[in-house]
Amino acid sequence: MNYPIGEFANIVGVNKSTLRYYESEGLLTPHRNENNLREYNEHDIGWFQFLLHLKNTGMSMTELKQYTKWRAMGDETIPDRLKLLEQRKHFVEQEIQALQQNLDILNRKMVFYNDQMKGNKYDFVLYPKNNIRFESEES
Amino acid sequence: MNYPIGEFANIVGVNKSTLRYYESEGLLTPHRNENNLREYNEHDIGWFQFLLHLKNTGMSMTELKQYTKWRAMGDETIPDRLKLLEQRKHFVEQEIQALQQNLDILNRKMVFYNDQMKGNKYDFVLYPKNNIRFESEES
DNA sequence: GCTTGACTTAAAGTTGACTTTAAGTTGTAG
DNA sequence: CTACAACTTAAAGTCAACTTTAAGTCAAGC
Repeated sequence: MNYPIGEFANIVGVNKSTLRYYESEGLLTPHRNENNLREYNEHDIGWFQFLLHLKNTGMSMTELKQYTKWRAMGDETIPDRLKLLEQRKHFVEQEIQALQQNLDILNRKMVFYNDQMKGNKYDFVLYPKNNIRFESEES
Repeated sequence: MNYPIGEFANIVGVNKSTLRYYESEGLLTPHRNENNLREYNEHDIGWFQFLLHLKNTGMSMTELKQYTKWRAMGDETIPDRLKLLEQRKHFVEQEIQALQQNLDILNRKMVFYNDQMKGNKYDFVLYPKNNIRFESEES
């Protein structure tokens, strides 16, 4: 089954221009039909979706190109590819941890705001105004 | 305690140019001394570090500016700020989930490569070559 | 009193990852 | 046969978030 660029773009969820750009960078190599039009197949779909996963772990264009080159060179480059993947794994794990820490800060700030609003909303305050404050604004 | 720009930059871990840029965007408003030099204090440190946390959840300059404006407007904007924070929280949670899914794909690929290397490395293979394959390359 | 180094500003330049444009070709529908 | 949509290419433009540059001021050390 072959797909022209527009259909392929829909399937994988990216812009046609982006596909041409990626091809110009060597990440994709669709066949051409007798009129020089691109033809993508199931294999291209699989490969491209894997590329997108790599990209979504934060891999740069440069690393994606390197991976693609290694792939084209065959199985002897599997250790290289593995190393790059391990690196990425480590990177993503760090990133997740950092995000969660930043989320904690947001959560604390939200609790602070909620307390403050409660304090303003009711006539009977839960703790005396101008007394104990668990946090000063934005510190 | 007051800090000149270089010291402040070291404390919060960003470039002096970046601090000037942030100031030009209204995110920071340090005092000036008698020679028009910037002077940062503990309050600036707290605020800026909170800004960095927001930034590290993926907030754009535009949103940071909005938040800063609200803060300058006083407590009546707390509900607005809360809403923005909730939005961010949701966004970060989604992002973490997406990262973890991409990580899963990487892990599967790594298992695949490891199996393939085992198959090549030893004379006695663990499962017959050209027989069961759990995954075909990059699909 | 002059050099040095840290600061000041406004404006221009950089980076990565696209996106848009301009100019041309091709196959099909009316 | 001509208009039209969908493609082709190479090159220029865009965007956010800085970073660098150019030109100048200022206070301290020699």
